[in-house]
Amino acid sequence: MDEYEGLKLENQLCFPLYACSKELVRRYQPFLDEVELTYTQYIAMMVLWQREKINVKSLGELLYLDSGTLTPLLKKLESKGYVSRVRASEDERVLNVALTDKGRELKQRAKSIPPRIAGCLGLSETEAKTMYALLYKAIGNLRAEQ
Amino acid sequence: MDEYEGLKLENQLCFPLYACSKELVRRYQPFLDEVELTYTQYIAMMVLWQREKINVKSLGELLYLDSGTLTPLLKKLESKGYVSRVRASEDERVLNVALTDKGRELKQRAKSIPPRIAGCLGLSETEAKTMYALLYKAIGNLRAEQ
DNA sequence: CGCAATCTAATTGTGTACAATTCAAAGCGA
DNA sequence: TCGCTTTGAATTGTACACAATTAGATTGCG
Repeated sequence: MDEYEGLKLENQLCFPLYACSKELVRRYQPFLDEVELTYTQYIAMMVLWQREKINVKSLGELLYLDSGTLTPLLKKLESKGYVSRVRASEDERVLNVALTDKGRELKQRAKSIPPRIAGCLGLSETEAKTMYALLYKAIGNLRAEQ
Repeated sequence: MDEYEGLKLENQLCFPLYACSKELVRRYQPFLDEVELTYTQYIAMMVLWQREKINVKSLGELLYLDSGTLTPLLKKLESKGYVSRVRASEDERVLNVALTDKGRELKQRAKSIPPRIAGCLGLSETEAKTMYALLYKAIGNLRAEQ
């Protein structure tokens, strides 16, 4: 147990977290290609499929993404015809993003993705629930202390 | 329980994984700024601190990164003077990356990072171990089925 | 009212990520 | 040995991520 033990890759929790996240996103890609979305575009669409309309700030809070990421991404979704981007008349600083009919249709085609992905992680129901709880606990702590 | 249940953000395991990974990397940044490394550069240096020398292919296998990511990253580490990049004489296709004295010094300054990060996740020893095991199990499964 | 402080997006710049392609070196079979 | 295949990096192109800054709109306070 030397003084550099903490600097070994295998003693880090961050590295497998980072690696697992990337690998899973990579696994999504073939399925997402079918609906011509990237992973980030997909999670943005997921929010809209549930809420129909949201402003950029709220979307960023939900996805933990900032405007530097969302602005170009939403412009791309708009150019594909899946969302509209309209300034709020009550407050011109706010940009509302809303689902279009074409974006709503996409939901139909996307609904087969989650069940097909589910098996890739190879975790039992219990393990998945445990992981889920730990991840949200960690996210809460990471954000709580600023 | 409608047919779109799977498309809700809160029913995904991928999203908290993705979010937690990003948030934790973000938490590293202030500490990594002290040694002027990005997170990806840091994990590459961690490998070198343990192994002194490695070729690009092996490094990519360890970190789950490809040459498109590693080539510019290693050039940057070379320009900072932390590593050398030399073609293997036995096989000119292979590029060996080795730690320089300056890179070795950096290990001293970096060793305080892991303990300072440790608390951010706010998980108990047991929870961290559970998460660690589940993550490596998932990574194994994600890669096993190609 | 007037204007400074605040708020929300957009922009800019740097650094990943990765698929696909390219290119040179090495291995290999007829 | 000559071509063919394979291999390992590098390159190219697209798409995030995020810090820092900018720009415009709104709010609030004196």
